[in-house]
Amino acid sequence: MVKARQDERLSRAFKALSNPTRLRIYQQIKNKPANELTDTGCKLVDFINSLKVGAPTVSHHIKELVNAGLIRVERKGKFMTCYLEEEMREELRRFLE
Amino acid sequence: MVKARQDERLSRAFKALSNPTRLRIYQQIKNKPANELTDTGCKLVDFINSLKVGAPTVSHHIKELVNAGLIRVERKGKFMTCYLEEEMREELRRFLE
DNA sequence: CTATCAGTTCGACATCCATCAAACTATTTT
DNA sequence: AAAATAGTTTGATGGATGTCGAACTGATAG
Repeated sequence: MVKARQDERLSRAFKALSNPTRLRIYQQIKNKPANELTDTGCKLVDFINSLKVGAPTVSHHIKELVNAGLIRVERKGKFMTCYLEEEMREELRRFLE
Repeated sequence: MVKARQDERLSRAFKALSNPTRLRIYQQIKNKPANELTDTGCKLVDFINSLKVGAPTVSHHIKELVNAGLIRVERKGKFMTCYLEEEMREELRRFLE
């Protein structure tokens, strides 16, 4: 059954967004996309410095968002940079239609 | 801060959708809206009979969906009938844009 | 090469969550 | 009124989750 697998994917994505801290992280990545030239964008270290939780917790949350297929992370020189997975965002949007 | 309260609302809604059984329930309510005339629509008893979890669990899940602002429930004669809260659906959809 | 900075892994702990059985309430049918 | 149906409440239990401190790895800067 294909439907069940999609439900599985969707509920895992929703679960990832169900934690306030993770929702914040996702929101920031969505609103401030990484840009190679201007060196703006979401670096993991910024989350560690701005959020009220420690580095291990941020690391854990980021992994959850990645596992849920909501974001992807790449090393850019010294820093880990976060990118939005547009496909999953689309899938969630479609579900709410 | 108004933003924080919206985050709160959003993450609670996402949490409600993070459980596969609850996602199923929400999905069915969304796809088969209640219709007074034809007596179709989502009755709570149908969930109890079709899902693989017991009545107390269904009752609990329905309450979670209501508390999250995703659906509303009304007694229609013998049965409890579930209705989608369109505003919340819109709010979630907007978040994903 | 050593110290520092960015990030991860591990182990522990407290809290939350999904589920059930049992007992209950409320409505409807007979 | 008694029996049946629809649904809720309560209490218990096993498992998942969020957070931390400590120790670790890997890259960069001095």
